[in-house]
Amino acid sequence: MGRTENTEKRRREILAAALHCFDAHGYEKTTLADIRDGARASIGSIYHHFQDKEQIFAALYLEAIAATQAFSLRALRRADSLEAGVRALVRSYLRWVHGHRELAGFVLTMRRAEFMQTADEELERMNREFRAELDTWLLECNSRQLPQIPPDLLWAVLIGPSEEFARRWLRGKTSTSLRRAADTLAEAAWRSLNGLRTIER
Amino acid sequence: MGRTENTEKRRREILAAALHCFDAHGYEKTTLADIRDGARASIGSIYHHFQDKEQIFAALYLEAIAATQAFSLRALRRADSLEAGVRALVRSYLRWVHGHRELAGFVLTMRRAEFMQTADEELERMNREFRAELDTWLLECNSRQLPQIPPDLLWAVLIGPSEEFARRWLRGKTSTSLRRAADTLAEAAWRSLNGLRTIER
DNA sequence: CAGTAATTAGAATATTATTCTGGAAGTTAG
DNA sequence: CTAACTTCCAGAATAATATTCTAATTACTG
Repeated sequence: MGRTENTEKRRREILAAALHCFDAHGYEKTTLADIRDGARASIGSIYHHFQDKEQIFAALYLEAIAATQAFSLRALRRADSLEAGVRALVRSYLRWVHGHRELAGFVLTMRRAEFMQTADEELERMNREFRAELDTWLLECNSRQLPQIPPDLLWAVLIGPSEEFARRWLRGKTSTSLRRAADTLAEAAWRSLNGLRTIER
Repeated sequence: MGRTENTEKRRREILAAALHCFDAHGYEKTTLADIRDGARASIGSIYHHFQDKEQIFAALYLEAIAATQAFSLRALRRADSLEAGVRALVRSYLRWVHGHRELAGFVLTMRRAEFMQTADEELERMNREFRAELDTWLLECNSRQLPQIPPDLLWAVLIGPSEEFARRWLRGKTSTSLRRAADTLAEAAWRSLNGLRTIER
């Protein structure tokens, strides 16, 4: 095994251990010793791969955001109408949450990345790009009625409820199953959009 | 001035200083020295009033949640129909965010309270109570068509988009003003609810 | 006023993140 | 193959910061 694969492997081990700890006890309460033990690494090794504890966090956070965005865009692109896209978006988001609980819980409860200079810039870039893609899709999807709504509001309306619900679901604090919730949330998302003022084209 | 007022005053000073620091730099980066300086207190004094740094956080968090919930319920009770209630809820939430940016930003970005045993129990109690009130209101409001939706989903659908938008707005990352957003968000909330299956009564 | 409990201050301690130093392991040039 | 070199790893030393402790001060109580 070459060096690059090995180093990447070690990096992943550290990230995985960190994610697990963060998810279980939160950022504050996980010590570097915890991460070291979880990854069977050493302090030196951790600091060789990451600048500091915060950078470990940032790496995970950005990775999680990238994953949801990629997932979302894929769902949209497969759809062939505005309505199908909206419904697919909500469903695929919830499916992602279901399949990646730790990462999802992590990104939903720990918004601290916003306080990190470096991560924030990268995050902003990713968001900008994502919103642009979202906009492009909207324009290209074969709907004659486009909702008259800026992208940031659009995103909030479409995904906000699912995020809020997922946050509670992940902590086992909901009575409704994710699957049943998906029906309602997809329907609600479509309705809320559908009701808004539109532009003919 | 009696002792009780004084002690309460000092407690508030510490909380205010902590809130300010947390909001500006996040929980991690604010040191107790920062809080001490901001509150013109001493370490000893802080530890006399609060068990530890986390309890300061918890106190603020619970306070913020209580405030939004009280605010929301007041808005609902003033309304005389389902539609009016839903719209008032969204608007009053955004008004609260507008008027209490630090507290709102704090509670929206720092969900770490979920990792704190003590706060979590209290939080759960508050949420349960709040959802019950929400349910009561729904039943009592003079609408013949009740949406068929469990309370946790209902809440997510109604307020999720506003929270998501507010998070970005508070960081100055939105192009839309809060005021204009309120129109759209209120409309969207109502539409999404309105579209769902209902129960006659 | 004497006595008591609450409050404050800041030094001492403990915990944990980060840095540093030395060496092992892999890589490349000759 | 080996010397020079670079990356990677380990754990001790250090630094930053939360927490505890001790003593002093302040407000109340009888």
